[in-house]
Amino acid sequence: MPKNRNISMAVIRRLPKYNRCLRDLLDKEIYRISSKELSGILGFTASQIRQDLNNFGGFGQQGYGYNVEELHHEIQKILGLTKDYNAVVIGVGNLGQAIANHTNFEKHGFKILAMFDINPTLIGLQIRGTPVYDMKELAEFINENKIEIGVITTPKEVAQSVAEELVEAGIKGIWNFAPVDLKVPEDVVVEDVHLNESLFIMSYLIKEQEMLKSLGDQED
Amino acid sequence: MPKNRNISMAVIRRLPKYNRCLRDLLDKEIYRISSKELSGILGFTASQIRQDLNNFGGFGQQGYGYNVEELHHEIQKILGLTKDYNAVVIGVGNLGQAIANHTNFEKHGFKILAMFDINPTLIGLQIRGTPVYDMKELAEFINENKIEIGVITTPKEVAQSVAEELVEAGIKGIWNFAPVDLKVPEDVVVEDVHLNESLFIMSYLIKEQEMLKSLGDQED
DNA sequence: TCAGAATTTTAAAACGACGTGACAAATAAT
DNA sequence: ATTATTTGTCACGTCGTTTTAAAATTCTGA
Repeated sequence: MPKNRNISMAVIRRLPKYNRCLRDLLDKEIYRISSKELSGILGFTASQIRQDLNNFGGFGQQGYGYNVEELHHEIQKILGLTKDYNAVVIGVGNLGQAIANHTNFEKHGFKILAMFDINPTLIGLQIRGTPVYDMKELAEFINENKIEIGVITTPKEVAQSVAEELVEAGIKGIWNFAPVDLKVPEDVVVEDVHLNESLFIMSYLIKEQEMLKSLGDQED
Repeated sequence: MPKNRNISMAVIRRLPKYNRCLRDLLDKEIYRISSKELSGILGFTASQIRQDLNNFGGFGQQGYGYNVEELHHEIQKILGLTKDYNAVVIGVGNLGQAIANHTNFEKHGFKILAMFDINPTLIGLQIRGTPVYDMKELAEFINENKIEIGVITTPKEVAQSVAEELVEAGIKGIWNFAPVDLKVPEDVVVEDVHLNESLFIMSYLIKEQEMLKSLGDQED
């Protein structure tokens, strides 16, 4: 029975980690686990794990721990992974194609039904089974095929206007790979994958590590 | 003059946003900005922006604000973007190819010199200018070409062993796209891009949004 | 089978990190 | 010279994590 009293984003961002960890455990045919053992695997404190899980209900049992199968199922439910999602990709560049062809997403219930672009040489093609349509057909396709998720892999210059088209067509979530902060109504979910930012942060951390190292050398 | 007293990760993750924002301002030929104006653009509070920037030095001037050009340059320095990085991609799948071909990274000083795989049909090919070599040559290539960054786009099963090879060869940072938590020595930087997790979080948020909406309908 | 010890979760309290608000000091504008 | 603007900084409040104490269950050995 979910308690569901305003879960913080910090907790939500850990849920997929729990999910993956539990699936790995099932693969290894481990059917019972304590927060302490999970802590060893995940690197979070046992206490945090217990508190995280307790946000959604008392899935554990004192003196026993957690039933892996049950907990995995619960987290799948919490994450909304027990249903399928239909998606489209906007922008048939390298990244767009890679995502459309990435079979892994389909395994988890995310089906990419079509790609859209404005480039006439691409429109009409099938890229490994996924058709490429004209942007003009986007709204109609979304409505007719119950598309819930739009993936934006366009150049940054057009990302906002694409987002607006998607919103207009009634999309529920936008998976945004363009390096811009999209402005959408608050009932539309945006999840950003900012590769540049990720790379820059790595750059910072490498630089910092170098500094630490050269400092250590001096002090020896 | 950087103060650099243990900057928190929360601050670091905002730095690329400042960087992008400032570049956009320069494009618009805006050379002066206050924290209040930045706040309007970025959505952070003016107070947070001032405090963030102050971690690294007093870049602003009272009564005036910040010089966009200077601030941009400072943040580039902080992020370590004033130098170039050599990188290799391990795993010539859809994603690996997309990243190797993504010209955007090169613009920011990240040069992908080669890709590596174990698939004999790929080895020896050039994929849009980037050569594909045998994994056996990885360590040698890293040493000879001063490679600092390794990008892992392999299947998850081999990601850890690839990481170990990279570490052994003296890599400084790993940009990891495989859905595993890599174990590396603490002087090696790992920056994860977990696409599955990002997608699952979106799934959660969509589900939650739907719940909110149906709740709202009832209460009307 | 039963009692006691060990394990482990739950819940609450303490602690710490982070973000916000307020104010003094400095500069710019008039 | 005076007023308006704006940063730098510190104090406070909020949010997130860790510690602690209590309760429930399992495990052990006779």
